[in-house]
This record gives sequence, structure tokens and C-alpha cells, in this order.
Amino acid sequence: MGRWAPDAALRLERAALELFAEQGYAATAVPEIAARAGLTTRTFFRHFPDKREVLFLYERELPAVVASLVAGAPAFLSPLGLVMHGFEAMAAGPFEGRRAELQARRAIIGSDEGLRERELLKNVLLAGGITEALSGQGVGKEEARLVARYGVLVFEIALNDWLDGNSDTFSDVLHSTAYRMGQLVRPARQEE
Amino acid sequence: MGRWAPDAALRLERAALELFAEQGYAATAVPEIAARAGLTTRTFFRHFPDKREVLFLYERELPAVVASLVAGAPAFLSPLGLVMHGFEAMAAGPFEGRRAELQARRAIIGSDEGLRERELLKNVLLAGGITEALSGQGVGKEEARLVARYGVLVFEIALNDWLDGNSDTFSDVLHSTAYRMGQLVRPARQEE
DNA sequence: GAGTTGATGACACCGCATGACATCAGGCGA
DNA sequence: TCGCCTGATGTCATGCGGTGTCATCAACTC
Repeated sequence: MGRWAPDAALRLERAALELFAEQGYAATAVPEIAARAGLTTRTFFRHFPDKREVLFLYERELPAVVASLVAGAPAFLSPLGLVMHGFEAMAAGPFEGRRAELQARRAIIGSDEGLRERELLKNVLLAGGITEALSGQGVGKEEARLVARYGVLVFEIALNDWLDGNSDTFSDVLHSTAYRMGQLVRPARQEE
Repeated sequence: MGRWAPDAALRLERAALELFAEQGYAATAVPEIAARAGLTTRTFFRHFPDKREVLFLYERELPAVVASLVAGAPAFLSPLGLVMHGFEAMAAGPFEGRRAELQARRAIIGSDEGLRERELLKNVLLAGGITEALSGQGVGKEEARLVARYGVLVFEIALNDWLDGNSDTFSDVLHSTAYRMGQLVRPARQEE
């Protein structure tokens, strides 16, 4: 390859993030983004199915990555343990260094209801990937479904809390969120 | 009142459901819906902020209803108990008789990704209403947030499972989902 | 060097959504 | 009774989002 710059999607993403930060998401038209990236509107929609999607390029591979982490987790862990193991690896790895970048993204997403919707859908898709990975680890389908959705909920809440603050480690927030959530779901007892 | 039929939104909803069932969501244009309801396109958008929203008219009051049920729940219950109490009342009340209707709606929603997104947003809004109700019951803010999101997740999964089947009661499905979920989050142990 | 491939450009087109102004029946006070 | 006000609706214009279709053209292949 060589005729076209190979990073069209990346250029579009950068241009979009800049423009959204400068003038807001709603006030930015797709032709503007494309122009700043040196491309046309039609090409934008070849790389992204719609305008919102350009904000989620960075997590396109997330389901597959988390799924592979779950697939590589110690087999002796409980289903939920497998999921949290995968998230721990994400928290300590790809996410830890990107707090500022993720905060900027979240500010944009928070400014538009349509973007929040899309983010929720992404979470469900993430849960879908995890469900498959759990099945591959021998977890039953129904169980996998429930655990994946629960795990993603914990991850989502922890991510937001982490981005709200400035000091804690994502791993720490994830841990404490998981613990607190567990306490609330099944308060400590002697029974069973 | 008398000059205009007072149920414009309802007529639009009915027309939309009919057309979506006949020819699909994407293949139905807003002017069609408006025409069948004896109104104009512009009026459609006065009653619904966008095309998708017409499918969620029925649950417009849901957050407030559940919130009031939570607010009226026995005070000795745990936070999660309060939420599940509210959902139980919904399951045994407004939802129980509407399985067919809800199945039809869900079939439409399932056919379009944008509609699924909107449904997810509705769930988050529902969680928001529950969070406030829990706060009013003396539950701490953070705790309320977590419990509300968890409860709504259980409700969402239970609702889908109930609509998948044909025999069980929604209350039963809700109960069993809550129980199974709890087991997965904190497997039975003697500790703590 | 001729054909093929694949990303892009150019153009037309439709549906969604909104702002602005007009319309008109009923309510209400003078 | 008259006339003003209110509020839901109609009408028109406009802009943006998204897609189908065909043309273009550099690189690769044989």
C-alpha cells in the first residue's frame, strides 16, 4: 500500500476529537471532520457507520482483547473471577496511562445523549464478547450471560468513578467497586 | 378541551406500532405515521423528540412509578430489597397482563440497533429514578447508585427471559433471576 | 503493458429533525 | 357580545445525517 495514507480512520478520529473539543459535538458537521482529515464526507462514512462511531474507534478491539484475557485467565477461578481477572489486566495495562485522554473523551460523550446511548450499546457488545469467552472456558451459557453483564456493569461504574477522581489507580477503583457491589448484592451473613 | 382529539400521542403510537409491524421500523417514514394518525410530520415531533421515542411512550412514567413503589416499600428491607420490592409490584401489576403486547414491542426493538440503544438509555434513566427514591429512603448516595444499577440489570434480564418464554409468571422469573444472579456474584460460603 | 484491485471522489437523493410563522377553536374578561 | 389570549396544530424552509451509484486512479499482478 502507499497510494493512500493508511491511517484514514485515525486521521478522521483525531480531526473529530479536535473539532468536538473546540466547538462541541452537535455543532460539528461531518464534512468539517472529513475536510480537516483531508478526505470527503463519503469517505468518513466508509470508515464509520455513523457520526457517533468515530468516538469509539479506540475501543473497537476491546471485546476481543478482554475476551482473550478471560480465555487466558487461571482455570481455577470462578466465572466472575475470570471476568474480573480480564478487567484487572485491562485496568493495569491499556487504560492506566490514558486517564487524561479518556477524561476528554468522556466529557464529549457526556455532552450528548446520543453518544451516551452508543456507549451503553458498546458495553453490551463487550458483555457479548465476554460471554463467549466464558463459554469457551466451560461456563454454562446462562451463567456466562449473567456474569458477563454483571462484570461489565462493575467495570462501567468503576471506570466512571476512576475518571471522576485524579489520584486513585484504576485497579484500585475496580477492586473497591467490585467489593462494594458484592456487599450490596449479598450482605455478609453466616447462612448457606 | 375539545378542538383537537386529546390523545394525539396515543394515536401516533398506535399508528406507529401498526406500521412498524406491517412493514418494519426502518421502512416506515415519520410522515406515514403522522398521516395514519391524521396529523402532520411536524406534530409528530412535537409529541416525540425523535422517531424512536414513539416506541417508549408506554414506559414514560415507569421511573416515577417504580420510584414511588420503592418509596412505599417496608422500611426494614435492605436497599436491594427495596428495589426488588418495587420491581415485584411492577411484575405482578402492570406487566403481568401485557406479555403479548410487550413481545410485539420487543420484536420491533430487536430489529433495529438504534432502538436497542434507546432501550438501554431508558434503563439507565430508570436506574436514576430508583436512585433518588432510595436516597429518599435514607440510603447513601453511592450505595443507592450501585444498587439501582444492579437492580435494573436484574429486571432487564428477567424481563427478556420472561418474554422469551410463554408459561412462567414474570414474578417467578424475576425471583429466580435475582437469586441466580446473587449466587454468581457471591457464591455460597461460610466466611465473613 | 493490460487487466485487476481497492480506497477514494463526485453526485444525487431521501429521511430525520428543527426553526419560524400562520391558523384557528375555545376560554375568559370587559 | 366582542375581542383578546392561549395553545395545539399546519405550513414552509432549511440543514444535517446517511446511502446508493458510478467514476477515478495508483499499485499490484501476470
